[in-house]
Amino acid sequence: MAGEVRQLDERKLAVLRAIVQDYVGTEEPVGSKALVERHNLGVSPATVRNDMAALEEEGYIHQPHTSAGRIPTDKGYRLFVDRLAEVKPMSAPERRAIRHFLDGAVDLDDVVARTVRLLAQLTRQVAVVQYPSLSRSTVRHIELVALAPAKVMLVLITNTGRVEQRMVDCPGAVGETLLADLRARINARAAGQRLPDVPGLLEELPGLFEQADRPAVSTVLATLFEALAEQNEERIMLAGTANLTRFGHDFPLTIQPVLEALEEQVVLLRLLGETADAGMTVRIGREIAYEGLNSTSVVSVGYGSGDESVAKLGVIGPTRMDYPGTMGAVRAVARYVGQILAES
Amino acid sequence: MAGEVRQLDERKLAVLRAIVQDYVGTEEPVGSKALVERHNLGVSPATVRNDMAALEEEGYIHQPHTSAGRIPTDKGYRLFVDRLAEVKPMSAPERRAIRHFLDGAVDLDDVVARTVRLLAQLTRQVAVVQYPSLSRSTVRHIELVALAPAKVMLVLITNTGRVEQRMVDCPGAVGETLLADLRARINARAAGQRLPDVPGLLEELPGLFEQADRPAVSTVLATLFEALAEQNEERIMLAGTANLTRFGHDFPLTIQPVLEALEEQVVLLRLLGETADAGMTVRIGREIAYEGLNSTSVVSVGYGSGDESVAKLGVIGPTRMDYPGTMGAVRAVARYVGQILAES
DNA sequence: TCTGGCACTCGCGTGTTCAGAGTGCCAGGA
DNA sequence: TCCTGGCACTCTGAACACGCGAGTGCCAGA
Repeated sequence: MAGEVRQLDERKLAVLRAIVQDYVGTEEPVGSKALVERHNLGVSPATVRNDMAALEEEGYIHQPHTSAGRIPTDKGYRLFVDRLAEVKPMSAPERRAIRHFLDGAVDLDDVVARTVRLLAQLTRQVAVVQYPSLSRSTVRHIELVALAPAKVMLVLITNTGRVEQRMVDCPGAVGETLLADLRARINARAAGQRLPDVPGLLEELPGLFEQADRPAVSTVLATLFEALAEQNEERIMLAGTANLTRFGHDFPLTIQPVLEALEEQVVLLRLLGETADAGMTVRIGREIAYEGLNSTSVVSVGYGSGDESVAKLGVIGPTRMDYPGTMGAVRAVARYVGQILAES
Repeated sequence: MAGEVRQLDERKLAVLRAIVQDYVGTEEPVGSKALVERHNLGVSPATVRNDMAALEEEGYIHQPHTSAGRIPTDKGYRLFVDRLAEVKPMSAPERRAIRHFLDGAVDLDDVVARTVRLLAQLTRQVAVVQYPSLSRSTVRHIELVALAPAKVMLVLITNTGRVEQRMVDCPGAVGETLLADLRARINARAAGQRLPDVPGLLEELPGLFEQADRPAVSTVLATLFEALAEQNEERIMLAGTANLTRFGHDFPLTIQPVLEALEEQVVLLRLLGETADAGMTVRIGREIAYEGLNSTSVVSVGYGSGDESVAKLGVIGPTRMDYPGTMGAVRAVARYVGQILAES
């Protein structure tokens, strides 16, 4: 890879950068003449043409038809993102607006809802936010409520503010004192622990109860473990689908598979799941495993309350997107959501 | 209105019905010749042409340009829905499939999620389902959990399976016994009652506690009332936006305002809110108050566990939709969701 | 009141032309 | 060795003309 890049001198890279910038702005293939006019490259169109030919040779750009301008390829965008672009930081007023908008949230649902709308609005693209995942959070409290003699409701509250509830049908009636005892013992052991660790800590619990109560205790615990383990319950929230209409001119063809992908929570979860744990991840065009999104790019990043990321968020847009700006918005929003979560 | 209709004899109505049916099928303006070929109207094209001229005069159909076929107007669809079409019942296998698909749901979220996807798939349009509203439900149980000395979590469980939780910051510490007492008293009065009635029933409660405890009790109750009253918290779920791509050929223009409308929960809630309490509601084109949806039709109906409707669901599609089929699907799904909710 | 016939209109698809943008290549100059 | 201006070539897209076919409205006759 270094070898390939070495073949491109500074000016060729500048030309590529200029092509990406112009194309992102105009949505039209960019020619050599227009390039030297808009950017002061200090050379003539003919020279630029030679550079373009080299860039095309290497697969960084390509022309739709002979005698049309050039368009960056996925590989070209990749080089641009990796070596030619810098994340564009948000301006102070923008940061203030983000902060202010997110501060108004009243609960976790609201935080996520506001975040996703904000991100969609800032980037003018489709935004995706994953709810803080259960597996990374810790138990704040576990509550048991008797709804009927043999029916117990289990409520699991995490440090991220997430609440899960489950109905438990017990084999036989469960007394109020037993329930209180069980509740106390569970919380004593589980509170503050990470969710995946909890089952291990509660293993010996049934043995501490009287023989007659053990089936009920086991049933409750089984349901709790199920709730703890349920990775599938991962939820995400979407916003900005209307921005898809700005995608391109060849409409239905491009937009339909994208809309379909967006409806598949599984696809989106996997997409976000592939985000690197640290730092921002940018996937471009065919780098994305899911076929329906092959003409899009995804910018995603983890966010969390504190150091550790508990979930991911990101933006989906056309490969021809403003990468520096989008990355700046994604990073800023992720940071502020993290702060909000840490505070609450 | 009866006067207008009287001017149209049986055959003209049959022609209108045929036009609607053909246009819905082909998406192309339908001419007199094609009409007599596909439907055995028993008359010649020339006669049909005269009828069409009359129908156009009355505003039920219209031609995009001279020498093109006719297209139904909103008024034409209205007449079709009101007097010419019958709800097409689902077939037995379809009903079985609906039943089976919905039966797999594990909690309320899942019921709603499955319902909305099912509806989108059946109608191949955009489906909207409102969560069972708080205002029509009754209290199943109210739970209070001490998370910290002065921090209480309030959990409200309704008969529709919906769970709302709120954090309460009390002025001063709240003892476990006080909490248990309060919990018992609240539930004794509120359980089984309709949500809007609950505040009235709990009004005198603070007076029953000792002077020192009253601030805490009042704070908890205030939060509870807030949760009960929170109509804004009405949630809805969407599916099938990808089906919008089948809307028409004049793409971005049509689809963008619709996508925008679909992102506005407020708009959708108002849309569903306007559904009549009993029976199905069909709104066509410009009959819809919201401008962005003026080129769509909405078929909606209430559903509920038992006799009373607790929420609404519906389908949004092009005015050129298969009304009988859509209405059949909407009705069937609403019925089965109601059954599922009643069972759980 | 319905029908067949006829002249008319108009949109759409096809074919052609033309201008403009952009390229590749080459020879000359720093 | 690298850059530059010039030139011939290619190709797209817009504009225009044209003919076909679908569909209409109207009228006279059954």
